[in-house]
This record gives sequence, C-alpha cells and structure tokens, in this order.
Amino acid sequence: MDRTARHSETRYGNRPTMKDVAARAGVGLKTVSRVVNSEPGVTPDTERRVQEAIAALGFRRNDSARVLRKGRTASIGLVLEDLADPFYGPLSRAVEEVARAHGALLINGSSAEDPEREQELVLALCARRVDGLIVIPAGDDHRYLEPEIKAGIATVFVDRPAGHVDVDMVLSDSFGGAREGVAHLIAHGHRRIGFIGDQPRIHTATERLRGYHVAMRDAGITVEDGWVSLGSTEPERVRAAAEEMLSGPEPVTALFAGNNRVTVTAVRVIAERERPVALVGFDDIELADLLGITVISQDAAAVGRTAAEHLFRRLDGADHATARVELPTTLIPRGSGELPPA
Amino acid sequence: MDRTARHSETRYGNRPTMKDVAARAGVGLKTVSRVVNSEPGVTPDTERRVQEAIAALGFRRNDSARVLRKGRTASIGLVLEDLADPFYGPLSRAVEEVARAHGALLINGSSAEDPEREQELVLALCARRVDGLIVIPAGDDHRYLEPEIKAGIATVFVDRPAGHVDVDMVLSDSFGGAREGVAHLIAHGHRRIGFIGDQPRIHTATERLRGYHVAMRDAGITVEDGWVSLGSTEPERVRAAAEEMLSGPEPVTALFAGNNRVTVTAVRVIAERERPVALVGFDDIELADLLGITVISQDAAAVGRTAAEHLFRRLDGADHATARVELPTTLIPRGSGELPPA
DNA sequence: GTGAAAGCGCTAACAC
DNA sequence: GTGTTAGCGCTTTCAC
Repeated sequence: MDRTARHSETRYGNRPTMKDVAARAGVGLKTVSRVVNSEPGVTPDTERRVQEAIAALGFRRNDSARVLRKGRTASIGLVLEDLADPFYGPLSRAVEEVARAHGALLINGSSAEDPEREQELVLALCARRVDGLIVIPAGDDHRYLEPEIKAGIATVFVDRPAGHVDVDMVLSDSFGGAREGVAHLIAHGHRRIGFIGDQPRIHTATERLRGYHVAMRDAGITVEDGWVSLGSTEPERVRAAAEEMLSGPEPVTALFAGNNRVTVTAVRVIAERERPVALVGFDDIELADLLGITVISQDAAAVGRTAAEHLFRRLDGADHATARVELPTTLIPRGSGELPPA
Repeated sequence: MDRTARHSETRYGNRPTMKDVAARAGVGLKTVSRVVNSEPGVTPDTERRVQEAIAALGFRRNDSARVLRKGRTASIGLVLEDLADPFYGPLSRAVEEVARAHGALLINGSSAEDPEREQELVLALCARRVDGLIVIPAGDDHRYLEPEIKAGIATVFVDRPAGHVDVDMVLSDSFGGAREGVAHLIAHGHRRIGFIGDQPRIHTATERLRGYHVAMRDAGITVEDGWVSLGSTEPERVRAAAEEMLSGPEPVTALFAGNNRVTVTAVRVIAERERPVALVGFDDIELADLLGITVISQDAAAVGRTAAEHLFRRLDGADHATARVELPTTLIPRGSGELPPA
C-alpha cells in the first residue's frame, strides 16, 4: 500500500474513494464514476464488479468533491426567525417539499430576530454556495447581499421586504388583514379597540398597525393614547400591555393581537377577567376553533411553497424583473371577534 | 486574461477565487488564505491590501473547496418525521442552537414517516459528509447506516430506538408516561378507558400502549375488545375510532390519546358530545391550559438539546460505549383527566 | 513574513 | 466500452 492510498484512507475517517473502488474492481476511475452516477456505456459485467467493490468497501460518493467540480450544491438555505414558532414549521416544511421535488436539500437557520445573526447565517450559507436562499429578514438593510446575488445566488425574501436590495418577495397582506380584522370588531359595535403588536422595527408589525389605524379612521374613531402597544412578544410584556388597556375608568372593549404569540397571551389574560373582551388575532392557532378565537389567517404553507417555487423558477433560468407577490389573508369568525362591547 | 482565469470566472456564476484576489492584491495565494482565515504572520499593510481586493471583487471563500480539503463540513443533519409538527419545531430549534454553539449548520429533512424516504435522506446527508446525524427514525432496520457510522459519521437516534445498529439514543419514557396517565384516569374512578395511538410500527406508539396495558392490569381491569385503536393519526381515522369507543351500550368513559395529533382530534370529538368524557393526552399542546386538557408532557427542546450535546461530545472525541438516555415525562393535571366517569 | 507546489475526491473532455 | 488527464478552489507542507 503506497503513501497515496494510506492518505486517502485517513480523511473522513477512512472512507474509500472512487480510486479505491476502481483498484479493487480492476477498472479505471471513470468507470466507477459512470456506475455511481448511472451513466450509460458500461457493460453489465463491469457494472456488477464495480457494484461488488462498492458494497465490499462501503463506498459512498463524496458530494463535497462533486459539488466543487460541478459548481452546484443542490441545496438551498432558509433563514427564518425561529424554527420553534408554530408559524414557521409549516412554512419550512412547504419549502422542504418543493426543494425535495427539485432534488435539493434544505439548510435551516434561525436568526432569533437579530439582524447580525441573520447576516452571519446568510453569509455562511453563501460561503457554502447554496444554490438559493429564502430569507425572512430580521434586519432592514440587506446591501451585504448584493455581491452574493450578483454572483448568482438566487434569493427570495419572505414575510417582510428586503432593504436596499432588489430581490423577489413573497409577502402576506398584513395591512389588509389587520384592517379587515379591526373593521370586523367595529362592525360588531366596538369603538374602544386596543392593538398589541410586535416590535416596530418589524415590517409586518407596522403594516398591521397601519391597517388598524386606517380601519379606525375610516370609522371616524380617534385612537386614544394607551390603545396601541408595540414591543417584544414575550408573554410578560404582552400581558402588561393588555392588562393596562383593560383597566382604568375607560378600558378598551376589544383587542386586536398582532401575531400568534400575542394572541396566545391575550387569550390567557382575557380568560382571567370577568367582563368579556372581544378579540381578533393575526395568524391562526392550533385549537383556536375550540376556543372560539376569531383570527386573520395566513396560509404559512402557501407562503413557503410560493417562495420556494419562485426560487426554483429563478434557478431554472427565469430572468424576468424581480416580483413582489402579496398573498391574501382570510378572516375566520369563531366567536371572540363577534362579542358585543361589554 | 489567460484561459485559466476566464475559466474560474465561469463557475458559480462568476465568483472570484483566492487566486483572483491574490492577483489583484499582488500577493501570493497563501497570503490571501491567511487573511481570509485570520491566520497570523501577515503584516498589517499586506493585510489591508488583501482586504481591499476582497471587497473590490466581492470575494467570499468557497467552503466546498475548504470542506474537501479539511474533511469536515461543520454541518450536521437532522432527519425527523415532519417539520410542521409542533412537537418537532422546538426540538429542531434546540438542536440548531447547540450546533450553532459548535460552529455548525443544520441540514434538515422530513421523512414523512416513510422508511424509504428516511433512508434516502440519511444517505444523502452521508454523501454530503455531515459531521453528525440526528435521526428520528421512521423505519425499524438501520443496518444501512453501518458503513457510514464505521466511516466516522457520529449518529444519535432520538425518540425511537435504532434497529440492528449500535448507536447513542435519546428517548422519552413513553411507557412510564402512558402508564402514569392511564393510572391517573383509573385513580379518578374510570375503568372503561379507550386508547387511541399511532401506527403500531412506531415504537413510541407500542410503548405507550404497553403502558396502558400495564396500568390496566395493575388495577385488575380487563381490557375489552374495541378499547384499543392504533393507526394513522389522520383526523378522520382518529375521529372514527373515538366515536366508535364512545358509542354503543357500554361506551368508554375516558380516553387516552397517544400523541399530540390524536389529542387534538379527541378534544374536538369530545367537545361535540353531550356526556363529558375524561381525557389524558401524550405530549403537551399550545393552549391546552385554557382548554383544561390534562397531558403527559415531554420536553421536546430538552430532547433535542440532549441529543445534540451527545452528538458533539462524540465529535469532540468521546468514545465510550453507546449510551441510551431516557428522559422522564410529567403529568400535568388541568381538568380533563380529573373528570369522574359519566 | 511570504509563496510555490501538491493534492483533497470528484467530473469534464477527450483519447483509445 | 473504457481509461487518462486536467482541474474545481481551497489548505497543507515546506522552502525561502
């Protein structure tokens, strides 16, 4: 056994290479490659000998080398806020299914709503030369992506727009959804309506707030101080905001919750109080039907699927101008949004 | 511009390489490598020139080449049943956090409970030479992994044991948890208790059923035909099973639901009926507190974290015998499990 | 402090 | 049908 062979058995913890398989089968390297990749031009007999050598040695093609040579990794990156959030599970799964249909794997990362971490993750994925990138942005400046996009990494932004960079986007109609939800409460007699949302640097949070303001204005209602609260979606923060709005001499009679996490805490706070409080939440929630929670629903799986399909269309060569898709939301009345003012 | 240079600008859609950076900065290739990897032995002045060239060209290191040379991908694979299932979101996120702390990325795949798809995914990950693998198995024969493990891919099985292959495992105490839950119902006066679980080829399903049987036996109760139903967790299937158990002259007075999806459907079925039916479910569910659902809770994040920590301990060189960790479950009484028989 | 040369394991191009 | 050679873009080794 010569030096080269010993060497190749050292890397990757002793994995045999095509060269080793070729030696064992008594064929050339390229023939092994042909067999491994099911290319034509190998006689059944040679093929059998190669397969035997593969099985005997426990060979598996090293895709790192393949990728280096081919220039395509057959993988896409998905950067989102938090894989543990029930909104992102179905979204990721939908992306994964589309990727799978295109023979690609999914590399997944959570930004934890931290712009630096988002950038770190995205650039790490670029260094790995993912073929494409789906990003639910945490930050609002994505100029750092420009060289990567120019270099050919297809990119789609989801749920929130990209900052200072021209890419495809798939968004939900946050403004329209919130506006409809708040109008729904107004139609059921409410005028004193509170809005609790996510941090103001998050685009969907301010869009939903804008929907609230427009619905209120359209009804001729002046929004009072203390009816609006944006901030972290930590239960403690949301609870404090809700309790404040529901206390005092002139409490709100209804709440609009800006996302699934806010809704969950709002439901808990309301359940503890004697006087009924109407509620409409943005995003659907598991078991919300049984609890009778009225929501503005967005189809997370559809968002993910749409984004991934756009991405692969780009990878397949589509080079039209960047598009901005906005998916509609649906109001699902289940009781909590139809309660009259107390 | 010679042929080589044109060539290197063709791959990966025109990305500059270290060679291009070196040429532009007027230094050797290795010096660029030193700068990119923050290795010592470069004067501040050379470093600056290299940095300028990097910025000007929009260079980003190609990790495919790095990986090929170094033999480590700094990535781990996670194969689970369904990313969209609320049980796996927190688990994945926990794995991701541990990976991140070790500088690794996460490649994620759903088996959709299909053994073939599991194997396909796992082997694709092996071909990419992930450093480690966390698998929530769909199948029950994992001999196909033997060459990969022997070749050095650290592997941890989670939630369900591996078949015919010696690896680390992190499991929840399905048997103990189910036994406790069923005993709880018995303690509250039930004797006619139904069990609805997942498909019998899934280990946790049969373990939970075993817990049910042992609890019943310990209480001297003979399980009657029609009290047990294993199968798909599709709502239709679960609904039919539940309705059958709750009908007829001698219906069950309580249900034990084998996992989160079964519980959700069981809650819906029970809510439609007049007579109250007691319920204990395996796995906690969002908002279960508000609905008063008694559950056997397992900490999905803890399961993921434990598995990932085991994995990285192996990658850091731990070579003790394979371990089998079993994490405890917790009974959380919230009302539905404490209802007396109707 | 810096750089030239070899080679990681594969595929593309081309010869036989 | 099959094999040989070059090279993907990096890191390693070693010479200067």
